Amino acid sequence: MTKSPSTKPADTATADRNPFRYSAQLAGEIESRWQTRWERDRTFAAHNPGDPGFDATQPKLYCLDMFPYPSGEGLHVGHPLGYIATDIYCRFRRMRGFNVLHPMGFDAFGLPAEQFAVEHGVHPRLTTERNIATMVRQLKALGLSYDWDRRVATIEPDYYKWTQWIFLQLYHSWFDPRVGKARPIDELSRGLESGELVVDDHHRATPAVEGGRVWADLNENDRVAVLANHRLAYLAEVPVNWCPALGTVLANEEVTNEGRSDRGNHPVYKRPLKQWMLRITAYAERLADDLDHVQWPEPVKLMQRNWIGRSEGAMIDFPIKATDEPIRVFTTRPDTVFGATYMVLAPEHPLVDRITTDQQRRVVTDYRRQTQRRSEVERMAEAGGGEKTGVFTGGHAVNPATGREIPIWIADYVLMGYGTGAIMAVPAHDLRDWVFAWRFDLPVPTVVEPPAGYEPTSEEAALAAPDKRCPFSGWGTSVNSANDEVSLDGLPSDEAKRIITEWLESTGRGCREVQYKLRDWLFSRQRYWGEPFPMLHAPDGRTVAVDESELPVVLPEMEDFTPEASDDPEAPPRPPLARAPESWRIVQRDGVRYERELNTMPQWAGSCWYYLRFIDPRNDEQLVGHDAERYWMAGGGVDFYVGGVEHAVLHLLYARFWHKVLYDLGHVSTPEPFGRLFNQGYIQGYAYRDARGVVVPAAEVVDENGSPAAEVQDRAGAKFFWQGDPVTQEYGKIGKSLKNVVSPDEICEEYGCDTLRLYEMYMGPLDASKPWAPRDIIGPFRFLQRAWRLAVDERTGELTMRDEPDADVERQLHRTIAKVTDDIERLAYNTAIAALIELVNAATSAGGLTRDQLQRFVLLLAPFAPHVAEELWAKLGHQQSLACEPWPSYDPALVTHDQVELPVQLQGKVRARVTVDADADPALIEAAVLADEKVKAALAGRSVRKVVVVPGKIVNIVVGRG
RNA sequence: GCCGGAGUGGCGGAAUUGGCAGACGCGCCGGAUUCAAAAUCCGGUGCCCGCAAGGGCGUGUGGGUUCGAGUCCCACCUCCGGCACCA
Repeated sequence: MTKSPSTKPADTATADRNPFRYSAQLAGEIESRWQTRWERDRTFAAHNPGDPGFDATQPKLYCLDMFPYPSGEGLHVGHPLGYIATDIYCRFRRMRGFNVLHPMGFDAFGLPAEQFAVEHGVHPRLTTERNIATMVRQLKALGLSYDWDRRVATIEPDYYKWTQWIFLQLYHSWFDPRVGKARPIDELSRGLESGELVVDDHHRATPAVEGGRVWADLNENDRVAVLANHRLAYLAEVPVNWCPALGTVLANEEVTNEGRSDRGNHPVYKRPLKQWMLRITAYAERLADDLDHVQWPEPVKLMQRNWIGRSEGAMIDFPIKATDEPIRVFTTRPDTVFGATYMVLAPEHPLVDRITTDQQRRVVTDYRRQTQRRSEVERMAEAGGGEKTGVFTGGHAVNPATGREIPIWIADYVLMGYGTGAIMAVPAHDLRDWVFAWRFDLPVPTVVEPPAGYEPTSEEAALAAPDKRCPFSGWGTSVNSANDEVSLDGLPSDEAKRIITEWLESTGRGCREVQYKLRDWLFSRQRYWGEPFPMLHAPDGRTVAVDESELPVVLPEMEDFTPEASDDPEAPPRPPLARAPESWRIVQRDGVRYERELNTMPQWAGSCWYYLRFIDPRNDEQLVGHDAERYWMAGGGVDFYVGGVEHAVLHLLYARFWHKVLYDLGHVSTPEPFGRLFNQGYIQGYAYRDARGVVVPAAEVVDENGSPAAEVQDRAGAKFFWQGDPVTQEYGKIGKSLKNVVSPDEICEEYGCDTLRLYEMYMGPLDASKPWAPRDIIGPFRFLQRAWRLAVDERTGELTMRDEPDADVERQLHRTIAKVTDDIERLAYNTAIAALIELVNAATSAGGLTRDQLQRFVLLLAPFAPHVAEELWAKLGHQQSLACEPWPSYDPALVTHDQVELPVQLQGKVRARVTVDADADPALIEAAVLADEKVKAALAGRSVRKVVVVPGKIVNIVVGRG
């Protein structure tokens, strides 16, 4: 790592010779001394119920950071932003008498270590463990008050044993719609055996109805298929995102909008593959509904709701001539069914073959082939009002409302993955159908009249037809919508929707339906560096689970873990574990030769439940002990969870899903894992790209004069170069991907970590993104110097204290205690620190503090700059750490002033000030104001029409004209 | 396109409930100290006019509500984030 050039003040701060002065050197000594003591004394160890030292009378706080991936770059200054924030909160709560659980660990499986291993031939375990060691050292150097005894890493067999165990629970469970909960799969078999449940044509269990098949009639294969169809973890041949360059499949969440891999930006293709899936869709409703009960940022809740994508509407069956089977469609606007003049199937829809007439067969086949070839990128590029393509199948269906025959088309604007992969097209009231209908000359009857005075939206107006007609996709009043049995004419859309749905249901033509955008979670990866699945495959194709007693299934040692990359989108994946030793791969059992599952779990697996393991990290009997879990998760889960907003829909959704399954099965006591969530902002910085658009290391970029880019102050018009070539500047989140990482190590070395802690918290509001401005770090450093000098005589190193308190300083101390206490609770650390600075400045001017005042100040400072606070606390004669010292209190009477100066406004402009008693009543204030010389002068004889007095705030005089 | 979030001095930001806009810090200017420099300390610092007293303007833009608007309402502009043919 290249060290950035030191700024001038830091050089001299380091070189300070006075041993009693708060220099970087002294800060370093103090910090390592206290870090060593905290570790030796286990100052921050949390005690579980039943442990010696556990105090049941204290309230608890479970405060959690999103654990980091141990990257080769180590920590950058963006990581500690959240960590310092939670640390301050935890230290504060300990002083307020809370039993605090504050753990840290590592999310250590994942692609970067594997890719590094492939490139450099080092086992990912070695690089990962080395990276963990570096990050632990860096975290400890920041003085974060973690209970390090509880450290976990997802790659440890003791840990992933339980990740595998949870997978087995998913495999052995199904979602019982009758109770809306996960239940053991045995209950399903029992329900089927007893006849309470029967099996339908799609191998699905339903409550006993006519025509269902009973369990006794099924052969072994069918029974296995029925159970597989309900398990929360199941194998399925599904169209997946296959990335040949990475040699693996990716989750939807890992594919960019451009249809490329999130990591590495390689092309991704859709292809069918047999993969492990998790039935997260079963929980769509609960995942959406339970967001109402968590204290999370609204934007994150909204992102999850959008991701889950609930829509209410109806399923409608359109009979077709060619087969007995109707085409089923989902629509959110059943009230527009009278306007459905054609149907569209996704090109991949299974009914296409049976509907297509001989005459149309060639064009249909051509179109389907063409669609298949076109990448997601191309399909996306045409999205949103762009050109629509499609062909007529030659087949017809009957509109169940009008009874008229309508043509069936195929088009790639209908997606197989949502709804039923088929739509009824209502061109007058759907923008996509409108574009398609005009292109292919299909009828466009109006069945909804917009409200009076309706102006088309810009989007609707942009699609105006040659005759100036516009589509209307809003809610209005139904027209031309009646048959012999039902009429919607004159009804508002919402009512029409209800009436038509009732009619559809009563006539067996359709039913009410809720659809979700959320898809089941693709859970297999063709990688080495992940958790092996505890699953075995028999030669006859059957899949069996490894017994719980045989966990963990340990990842085998291998030399070559290269994924088989290829340029051929059709090449079948061969995961690295296919090359594992046969002793691992093959399991003999009861004379059957099983092969282990060769895929591994995705990186999200380990992070789905780590917050539970922290509660009881060394338990080898259970995932987490029941009493400890009940104690720490009480009150709705983790009390305070802090991390970046980038996990809004991935980690946070997956973890909620697993938690709900564990809750249903009785392993945890709360329906949600994280009661309160907070997203810290990003630290941003400049980054640079070369002519090809490739990011270059920011630390090596220079300006025209050859000075490092980081030191350039005036950036308007500045030109930058990397290795002699011009580069362009941009501004973004600091991190590995923009190669503009700044390490906290250098800041700690130049100023001490107490300064870094203060600086990062002082930069601005915790949830805002803000620029890394190394120039500003000197400010908090100077503050600590002044604070130190306030307490310590720099000539002798002895404490300096006055005997009698200054009355004004005492009042300000009370106000500061009040403000800092309140600000910490609100996470407004920047203003809390500003108040501490003001206090130090005022106390310095007033000639110092008494011993008692100094003690209270040190306690206030402790959560923010714990090392220097501990040092001063020890100098004040205390033997014990201040970590659990009671937080100082304040006297409300001393927080307010006896007299207040009120600004006096004339027509909204401040013209004078009057000083009155704080509790003076408005009439008295008004008299005092009107008697004031300056007010009289400013009035200049004009008449006073009204005087607004806001006691304690302001006086505003409204004058008459002239 | 849709859905969120945000725009305040040279810079980071403060103003918690409609009540003195710019707390606090950086930077800059001046002074003390010093052989000199750094560090440190003291004072000043929104912009414009003025020697000053004082005056005018000022929270992205334009309107509105109010005794009073950074804060509330309407319209728009810019930037950041999420989603994107989801029927």
